[in-house]
Amino acid sequence: MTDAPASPVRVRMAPSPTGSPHVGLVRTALYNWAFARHHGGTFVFRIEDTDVARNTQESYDNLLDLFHWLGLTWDEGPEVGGDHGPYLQSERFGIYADVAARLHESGRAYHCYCSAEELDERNQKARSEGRAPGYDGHCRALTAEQVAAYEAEGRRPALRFRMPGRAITFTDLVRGDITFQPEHVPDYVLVRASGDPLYTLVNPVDDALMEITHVLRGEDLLSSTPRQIALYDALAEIGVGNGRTPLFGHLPYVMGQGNKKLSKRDPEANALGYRDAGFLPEGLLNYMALLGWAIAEDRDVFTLEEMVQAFEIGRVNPNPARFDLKKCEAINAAHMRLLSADELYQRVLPYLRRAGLVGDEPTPEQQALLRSAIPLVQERMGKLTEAVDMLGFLLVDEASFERDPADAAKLLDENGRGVAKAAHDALAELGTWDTAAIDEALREALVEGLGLKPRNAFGPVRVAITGRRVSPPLFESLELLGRERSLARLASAQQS
RNA sequence: GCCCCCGUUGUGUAGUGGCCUAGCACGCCGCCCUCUCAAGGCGGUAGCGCCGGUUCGAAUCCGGUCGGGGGUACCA
Repeated sequence: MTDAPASPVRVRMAPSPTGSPHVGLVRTALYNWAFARHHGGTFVFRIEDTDVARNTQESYDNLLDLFHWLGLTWDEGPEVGGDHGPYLQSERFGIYADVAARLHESGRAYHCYCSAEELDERNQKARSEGRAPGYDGHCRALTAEQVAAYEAEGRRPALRFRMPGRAITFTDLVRGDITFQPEHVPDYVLVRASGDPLYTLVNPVDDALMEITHVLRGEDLLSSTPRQIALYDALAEIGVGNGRTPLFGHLPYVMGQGNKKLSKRDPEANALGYRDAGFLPEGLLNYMALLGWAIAEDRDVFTLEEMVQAFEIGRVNPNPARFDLKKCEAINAAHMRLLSADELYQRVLPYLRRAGLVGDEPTPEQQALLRSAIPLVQERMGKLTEAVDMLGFLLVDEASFERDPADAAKLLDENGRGVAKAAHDALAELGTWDTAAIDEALREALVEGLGLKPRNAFGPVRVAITGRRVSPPLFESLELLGRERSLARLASAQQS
């Protein structure tokens, strides 16, 4: 299938502000965004907040936070406005009521007085008799008398859409032609008896009014597509929207371990959790892109710009993909290494602040230390949060310097303390305090002097100085820490 | 039950009838490098769900089957 839409592309993401944003949303948003950018189209952000009971302000704020962090910018929607607003469904109830009334008037939808119990009973019966379940058309052609009788009983009608009695075929952008027979897509409710419009009405109406040309969404919505296509026809008839039905593409699920959908309760499902865990937005996005799409057969690290350039919806793989945290971290680590030292410095700061290692504005000394230290740790970090453990020893004041208890117990035993003393004594006399001189002095004192293997010689010194068994290169660390603090730590290590 | 979707190593994918004794990446294992950990280099592990058919030739086309998922709501 070709991938060059004739008309200007307009796509959207339309999350509900309930709970915390799911990583699946990130992938869906990314594909929509990349598709729009690839075709020079418009990316619309709409908030589906019709479920008043479940919406929260916090969820809404999280949604905006998430997309700001990811850098997936939208052309129309909250904060930026646009010609097709409002972009919050909660501000569009008047529109839905109007459309519902016109659908009713036109006969494309009808009042249904069936109660939940009656529906349920008839459904069970149909099923047990081997007939297709679903609404049986009971209220399709009520007489005025029947309506009056129901009204007299005090029943309030729901508004139900009248499906056309014909097969519906559409070409899914990722799955090809799909056909549904009419007996499998029964009439369905658009507006509750209470007057609340449902997703089934609201979502297509907004897509029509916002002139969405391509709907890229999760595969869970695949089987509701025929009824939406039928609704689109009806909307066109009554003059809602521009009369053009969008093209649909159903994206594969993002699964968790095993073969289960990543549930909302699963910590790995929380999109904002990746920011807190120290992932780079470009790293997360790169990984998410890989869940169903490949830029080339022998490459999987790329920039957003490269993705925009290469993205084709027709090349999306329909298989559900398992989310693999290890691979996600590996891709993120690759992006960490791609950053300039200055960029990495900027990215790491918020995490150091959060850990209390620097204040709002690092001191000039801290800045200098970090600028020098970051190149040493860049290729050792997979996530920004790792800077806290890697660089903390340089930033804390001596009074609050602490060693990892397990590492200290293991490497600063009696032997280790002896090594620390030897290192202290050798370094105390050192003339020039730089990496090369430190390297030479320590090798001479510990490797040659004490006859230790390098790894046994430097291990205790490393824990004494950095507090941990894993750290930036030792000699450079000593140079950065400075003579005074280094000697103090080697001295204190002997007492530990 | 019925409808729809999906099925390549542990994971993500490449593959659209011969370039496939199936490529790449992550993972895992081993080796090299090495002051730790990484990074880097080298090597290894493991896959076309199954059965038929079409064809000189099938991961690729067709049929069936099995397995997984979704839907079957006055949820989205």
